[in-house]
Amino acid sequence: MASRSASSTAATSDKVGVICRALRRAIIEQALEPGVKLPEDSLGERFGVSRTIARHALGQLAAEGLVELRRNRIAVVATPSWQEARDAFDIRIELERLVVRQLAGKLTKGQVAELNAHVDAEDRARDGTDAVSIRLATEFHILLANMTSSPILVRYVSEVAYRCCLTLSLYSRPHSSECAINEHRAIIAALVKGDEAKVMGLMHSHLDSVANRALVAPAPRRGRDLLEILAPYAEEGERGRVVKLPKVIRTR
Amino acid sequence: MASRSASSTAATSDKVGVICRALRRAIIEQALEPGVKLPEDSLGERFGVSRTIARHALGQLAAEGLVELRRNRIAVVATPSWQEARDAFDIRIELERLVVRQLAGKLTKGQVAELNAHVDAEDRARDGTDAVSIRLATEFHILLANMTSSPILVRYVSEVAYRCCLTLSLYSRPHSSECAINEHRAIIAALVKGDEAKVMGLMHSHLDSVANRALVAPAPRRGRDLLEILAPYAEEGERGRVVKLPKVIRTR
DNA sequence: GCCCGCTGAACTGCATGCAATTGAGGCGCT
DNA sequence: AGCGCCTCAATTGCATGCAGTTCAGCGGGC
Repeated sequence: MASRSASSTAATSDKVGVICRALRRAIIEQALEPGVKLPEDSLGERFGVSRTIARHALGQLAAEGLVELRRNRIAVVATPSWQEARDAFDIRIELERLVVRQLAGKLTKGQVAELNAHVDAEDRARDGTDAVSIRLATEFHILLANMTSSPILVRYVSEVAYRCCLTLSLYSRPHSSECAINEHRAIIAALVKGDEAKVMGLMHSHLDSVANRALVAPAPRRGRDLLEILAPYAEEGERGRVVKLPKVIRTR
Repeated sequence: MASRSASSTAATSDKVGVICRALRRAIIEQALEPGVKLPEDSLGERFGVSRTIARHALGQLAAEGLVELRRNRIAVVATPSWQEARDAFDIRIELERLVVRQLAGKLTKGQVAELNAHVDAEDRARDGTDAVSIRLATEFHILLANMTSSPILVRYVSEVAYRCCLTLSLYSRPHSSECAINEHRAIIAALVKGDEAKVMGLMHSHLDSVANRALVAPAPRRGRDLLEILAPYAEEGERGRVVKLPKVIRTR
């Protein structure tokens, strides 16, 4: 797999990265729900690349825990167990405490503005779908991690945050994540003030309450058509020839 | 990349996993030093597989941060910067505190025996090469992580520990890691006693001192022949046909 | 003698082809 | 009708081939 530079799947114009990002986003927005099948050729066709590339992308996502790969079987969107979800949140708490510890009192004006703008966007998205709210909330944390400019930390926080996000789509009841916005604002304020202990505590309880609100009970899911689902995710750089979508495959 | 089940590169008999494990071990034992080139075909030939598979393995290792992949360029063993090394240790400290917190007072007799046996092995390896000592020390921490039976935690701890290990080969002076053995024993003792706070503190200072002992100054490295270096790492399951080693390629 | 541009071998990026595996539907048996 | 076997289409595992990129080494100009 391949060809994303060391840290996250970043370098534009490598096709593996494009597919990874598209699928990642589709997964965390719950367009692709846990258990949905991801056949290599359908993916390849959808993105206008060969199976080889689709395969690389799936491998990458499997390494991140978003996709499950079993030998000789069709890849599926991962279905983390309740325990794994809990573990992921525990790890996330520690990592994000590290993030805010490094950031406390060190944010530039521009960074603060960026964070505020993001939270404003979260606010505006309240009217929209649940999935978008969840994605934005997750991205707030990733934005924060990015400001540490520690590539390793960024990668781990992103990964575990995406995993948690996936989890939410499995176990949380609808509309349970809205109140988090105020907590985000409080974290920004504490970061600006520079009180390390305070902000670490805030982050800890924020994530803890998200986890507790979320991890309640599983719910069954309906199947949908893969190619159709992916439609809004295929652009990303406008590679022009995102080809036909030929046969329609009922997945799952 | 592919075909290792969700967590670490595990399932035996998938060729990608075999290569990953071999390279990982070669890297952390410093047989493959940072900067050494890893051409896909040489790897493939060495392990008796096609470039495709070698490529998958490299991708996997790149995702773990052990290998650097630049588009259209030969992959090389990663050369983490001093700052990245420091970051990796910071993350590692938090993660391993989580490990011992979960483990304190919960180890079975069998697990304690296993840990003691491992430390004994570390002791015996004192006479051997530096590289083996470092590998064993790293594996102690991974062994510990495994006992949490949290796949996610295991994966992250392993990854970051390997990274730190790689770092040591770049920045540490020789024979700086020996005294860690006693600290390992102390950690086991505290885990058995079940004092969470104590063992978290021990682990913290242990890793902190390893980091501080280690991160001193870079040193230049000599080049060696890739195929020759890999010889001792090629077995792993005895796939019989690990083929010829035809042309000899000076790497680096 | 030194620097720069050129050329070809080495290598990667990607697609495709073939063999092996899987599992879903159909058929017969009870 | 219900149950199990068998067959075949769908799909993965892997190797190989071709095109494009990189780089090392060489030759010419200054």
